[in-house]
Amino acid sequence: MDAISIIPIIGMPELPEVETTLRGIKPYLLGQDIRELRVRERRLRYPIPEDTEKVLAGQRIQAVNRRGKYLLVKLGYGNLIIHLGMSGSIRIVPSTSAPNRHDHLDLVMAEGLSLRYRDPRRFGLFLWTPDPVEHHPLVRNLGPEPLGNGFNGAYLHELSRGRSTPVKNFIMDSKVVVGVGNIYANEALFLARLNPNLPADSLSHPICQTLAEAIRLVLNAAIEAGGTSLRDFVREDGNPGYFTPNLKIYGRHGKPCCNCGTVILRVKIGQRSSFFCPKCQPQ
DNA sequence: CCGGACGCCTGTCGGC
DNA sequence: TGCCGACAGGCGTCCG
Repeated sequence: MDAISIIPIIGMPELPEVETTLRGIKPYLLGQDIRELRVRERRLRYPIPEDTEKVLAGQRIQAVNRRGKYLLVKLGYGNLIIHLGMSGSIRIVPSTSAPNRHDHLDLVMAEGLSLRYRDPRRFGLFLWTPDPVEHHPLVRNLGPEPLGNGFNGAYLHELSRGRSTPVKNFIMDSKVVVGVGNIYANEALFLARLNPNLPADSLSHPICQTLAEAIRLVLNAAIEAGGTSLRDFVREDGNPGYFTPNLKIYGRHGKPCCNCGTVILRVKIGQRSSFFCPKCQPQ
């Protein structure tokens, strides 16, 4: 593996960004032996336990996967659970490169590259567990993958019966479906032409089908955009670049709707900024 | 069980 | 220029 192949991975972590990160780091991790874990800041969402270094040293990485917004690294003994929180990012860097202020840990591999974890706000997590990862409380109760088989209109319709919560909160609930954060919730609802405040149980079966399809479409488009831009972010300085996904509604309050020209509104729903076109997404 | 509020952190931006 | 509040893409936890 040559030193040029440093890939700064972007970290605007909703599902597409985590998926992009996964695809970027996987080739560099699979089959690698961990030389050591260097922790500079233990205080993430949960403090990194003191014995983590000892447990990880000498282990071989057997698989790297994603579940919702969690990255799961399967080791010879146990698993690593990694979450990027609000501001986390992961890059593969030469083990000799100097960390920046918020680069909280390096997973140093035997062949000269390290996985470097950065997270200014420290809402993310990096935890080792001896158990099968699907047993871990953080992962155990997660809803289906939006891009997998268990997620469709019938599922959304059935689960939403008796739920008065706004549909936007509903689709951002990780017990309902994983990976839909604030940006893509807004985008999917715009695409489905649904007002974010509609009670979840007011949606008919066909509307739920439209919504499920919109969620899949928006996430797939973002993954493709991330995959494309990944090439553009190959740089040697290691600064994580940021690409802007094509957003039609998120952050566009005060601007004209791209469908009809009506001014886009912003409201708070569940303490999160929500954007919608009052004409395309009527109450 | 459900829905809503809160807090964990640092960084940035707009207004005065 | 500096200060101050608002806000930021997540999510576990607590309370009614």
